[in-house]
Amino acid sequence: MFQSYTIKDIAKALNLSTSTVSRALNGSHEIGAETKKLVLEYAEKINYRPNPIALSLKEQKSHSIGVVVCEVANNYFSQAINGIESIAYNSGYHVIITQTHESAERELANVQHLLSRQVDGLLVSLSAQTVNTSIYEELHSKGFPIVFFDRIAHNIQTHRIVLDNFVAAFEATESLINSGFTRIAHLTSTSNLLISQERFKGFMAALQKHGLNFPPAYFRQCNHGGMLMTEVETVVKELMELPVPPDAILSTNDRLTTHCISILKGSGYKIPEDVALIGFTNSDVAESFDPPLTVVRQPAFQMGQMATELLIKTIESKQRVENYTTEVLAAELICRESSQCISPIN
Amino acid sequence: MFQSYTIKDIAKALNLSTSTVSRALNGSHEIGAETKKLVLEYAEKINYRPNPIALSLKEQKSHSIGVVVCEVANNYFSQAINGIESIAYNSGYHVIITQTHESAERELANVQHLLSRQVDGLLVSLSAQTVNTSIYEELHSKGFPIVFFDRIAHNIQTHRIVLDNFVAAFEATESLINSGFTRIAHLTSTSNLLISQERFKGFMAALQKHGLNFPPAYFRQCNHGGMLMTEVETVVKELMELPVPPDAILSTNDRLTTHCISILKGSGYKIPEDVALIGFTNSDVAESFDPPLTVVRQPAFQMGQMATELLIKTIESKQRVENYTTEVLAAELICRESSQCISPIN
DNA sequence: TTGAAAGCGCTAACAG
DNA sequence: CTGTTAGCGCTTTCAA
Repeated sequence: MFQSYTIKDIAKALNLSTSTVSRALNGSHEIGAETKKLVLEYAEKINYRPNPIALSLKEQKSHSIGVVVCEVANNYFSQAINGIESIAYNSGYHVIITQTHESAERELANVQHLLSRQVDGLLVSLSAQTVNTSIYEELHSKGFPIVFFDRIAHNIQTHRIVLDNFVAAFEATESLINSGFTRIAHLTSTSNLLISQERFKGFMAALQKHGLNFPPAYFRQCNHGGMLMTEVETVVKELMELPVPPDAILSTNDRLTTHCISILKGSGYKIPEDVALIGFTNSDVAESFDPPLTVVRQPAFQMGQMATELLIKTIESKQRVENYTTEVLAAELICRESSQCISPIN
Repeated sequence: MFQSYTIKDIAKALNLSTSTVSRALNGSHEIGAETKKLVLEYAEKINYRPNPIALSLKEQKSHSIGVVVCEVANNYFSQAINGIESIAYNSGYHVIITQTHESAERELANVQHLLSRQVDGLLVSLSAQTVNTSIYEELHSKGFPIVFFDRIAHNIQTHRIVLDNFVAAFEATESLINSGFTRIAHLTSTSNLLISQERFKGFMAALQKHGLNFPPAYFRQCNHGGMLMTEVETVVKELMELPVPPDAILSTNDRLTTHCISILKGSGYKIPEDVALIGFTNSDVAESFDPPLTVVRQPAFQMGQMATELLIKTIESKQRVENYTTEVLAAELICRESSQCISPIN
């Protein structure tokens, strides 16, 4: 089925040995200029393409990298994948994407699948339900290249690309405070995720700086990271039906944010009059929302690119990489009406 | 790096030949029950996994399928990819995704890349700029498995999964007409795409049925399929500055739709008072838009699944497939305020 | 029922 | 500078 030429075909046609052809093709120096030219021209003529599978078998590497994310259909991740691919393809790697759907179980299955596919490295963003990261620890300790991005494992010392979650949440919260909101609720995913913890810390720091009170009831988690609409609905409604409901909400992930606005409106709350909203999301259409949504936007594309660059560098480094970097990127706070921003950046 | 066991290890440990082990593992009949059990148990114990690369080399197939779409960060495609993966993984294939960014050139490069990666088949949705489909013709004529979905090549007889674009556009248009709109503009991508042509036909049929006039100036194309915000902006503004501007717009793809609403609002037009809008889009948040957007939504996930099922069936069929099917799926019209729907389905 | 050996496409050590 | 050969992990004749 759709056969292509092999090195053997060239050898036969040119009356050479396969090794000579191989050398010519690989620009070896121990080869006659004549022969080399001959081979190269012929290869060009028949449009020879080396068989990557044979190469993989030989080199013991697949030239592919595995990606573990919760969902492709998530603005942040689809943009990140865009960045991942842009680098990977230029470096001759291909990308195998797997989705956890926020399940730890599926995450493990995906990693195992990717390993059995002999990926040369892993780009991972943990699922919201993942608590046990021993598979990564084990792999990492064996020297297998892994780069975490966004949702990193705090206990594994490898390359990481993260948002400055603390500052992002701090600034978003402070912007709410500056707009006059004082009863700010915090809507988040599971606290398994380090990003959730950091965002919460940044949030609290802003409240503290401004001497604001934070009733425990204003802290609400969705264990499915927003994948379950009903879960978000319960949480948001309970929040708004509190004796003293919040006058603003900071929502810390994509799904949560989009569900939150839809639920609030569906329940008849006016935004920002009844309750203001700032959300972490990479949606391209937040501007078209009713009201236009103030968002914390991550440099997803760039994060994907950086993660991939680091991963490929690790894969290709001859000696084992020992000094790992943690790149911290800044989020962008885009002020719009949903939070009555004082000084609209955008 | 991260070595796993091979058949040879098992053979050595059990004092058997590799071929015996191979047979045991593959449940061959020409093998002693004792030996078989021994091998199986040992393989289980050491958690043996066959090397898929070696298998690929042997079988001359990679167990991977190539996907060609314009963008991952597009609601329709990210949902379709979701469907693709769900089937592919269950069938032991992995998925390599490539993006054309609506460029014919990149599309060709991607296809070639995928072929050099020895994918066993291709799942493709043409780029908006693709006119020359000879690469697919050639592959198809050689018996290489290809399934088109959504944006199909009209001249290539293979499996296809498409929306009933005519009916979808017809119904959307008729819904506008029923709401009292009479000057309806048609905003579309390049006419290279068959889906664009079909959608336009459906649109025209509805106008005709109701005896409405269609001035040529109401037909506007964006050659970059909505990838260029500026292009959409020019087009939309020109449309609205016509001596007799349209009172409604039907937008026929995802990007176009989301840009359109943002541009209209940015230019101060009220929707639907100044101009109504119905758009093809698979956005999950159309409901949260201002105003809530009436959309034509495609069964993206399902289309991805069906396409993948057909592709895998084609790949695995012993004899060459000759009778190709074209599956036609219905879109869902979700009525909301942007078009003042008479009978809201949703 | 089992083993030996060839071969998938390619590279690389070793000879010459 | 070029050819021979072995080997990557696995399947599959062919012999035994």
